[in-house]
Amino acid sequence: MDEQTRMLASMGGLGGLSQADVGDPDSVRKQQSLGQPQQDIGDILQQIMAITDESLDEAQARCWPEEAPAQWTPQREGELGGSTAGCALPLNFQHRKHALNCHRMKPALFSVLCEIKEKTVLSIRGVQEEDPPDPQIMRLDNMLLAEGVSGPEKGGGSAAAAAAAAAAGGSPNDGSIEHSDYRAKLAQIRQIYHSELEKYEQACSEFTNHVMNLLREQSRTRPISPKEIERMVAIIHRKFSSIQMQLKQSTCEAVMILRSRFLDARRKRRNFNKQATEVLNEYFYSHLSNPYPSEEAKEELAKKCGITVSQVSNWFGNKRIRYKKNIGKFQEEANLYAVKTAVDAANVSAQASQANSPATPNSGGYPAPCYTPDGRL
DNA sequence: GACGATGATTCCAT
DNA sequence: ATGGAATCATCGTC
Repeated sequence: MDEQTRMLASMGGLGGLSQADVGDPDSVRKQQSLGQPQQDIGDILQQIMAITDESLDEAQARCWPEEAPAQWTPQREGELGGSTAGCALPLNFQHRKHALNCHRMKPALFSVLCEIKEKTVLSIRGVQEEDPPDPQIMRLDNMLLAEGVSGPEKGGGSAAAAAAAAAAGGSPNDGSIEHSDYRAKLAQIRQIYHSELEKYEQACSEFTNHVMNLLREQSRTRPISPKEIERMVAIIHRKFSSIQMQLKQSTCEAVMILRSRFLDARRKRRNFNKQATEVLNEYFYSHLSNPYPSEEAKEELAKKCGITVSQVSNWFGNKRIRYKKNIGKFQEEANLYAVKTAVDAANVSAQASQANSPATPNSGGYPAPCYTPDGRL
């Protein structure tokens, strides 16, 4: 066994190769038994040495003298992935490369080199491969999910939902923020977040594909194992996920700002319209003996006034306390509504008797006033 | 801008 | 959970 063969054997030993790992050892035996000179191995090693003297970068620099390898476009992929026949590589280089590629020993040698490389790389940086999910990114994800920015759209999250919220007039007492503006702004943030995320994902997959193609192409001329490609892809994904985290972070900040703005603005109010106030006052003064509307009555009043049940409760709470505090001040108002209710009742009664109907004066939903001008019932 | 009116919120008692 | 009372914050009018 000559020195080069021993070298090969020792490389196999170094890499801990099994026969299967080397590819097709039978073919090696066959070559030797067929009288192929062992010089073959010597030749191929010499060629490898020669070709590695000339770095790939140099070769590529000659291939694309104007462009840095980092500059890439999806269109470029075809060129990179395809044949390099168009490149003006020196004839000598191309010839040697071709000879190497076609050599019967190439697959076996590449396996050996890949194996060695794999072991070396793994021993250097194979430890922190499987990193656990980042707790910060999980926190951001949870928050975005809770706010309805990521995940399934809440209640349509659309203009329709915003309109519905606006129609309901909001219900600040139930703890949720049902403000149409808030909904609209949140939907806007949601839309921006998703479009940016989509862009990142697209760019990530394009870049990953490009790098994979590049590595596959390069694996013809230098030992690159599939594992190495996987590792590279993982690195790219890590880089992109850090960009994603920035996006998530800024989205969270935007939601926080929006929330605080609307929570501060919760106290902002509009006076109820005249018609709503009239309806509420009518009920109040006609039920002065017991101005505590039932849940059903509150719902009906809310519907009539175009406000929420909570607002009806607030209104009655305020009215009761203010009326009690200063009955004298509300005297005039009370009289006004007593007369108004009496007139309404009379009208209803007249209409009912005209129609020969058994309807009572209370058929409008509210009883006749039981208030007397001296403020007593 | 002052001021009263008014809707909303908070705290407490029941 | 509901209502009373105090208070806050804004609106509307002058």
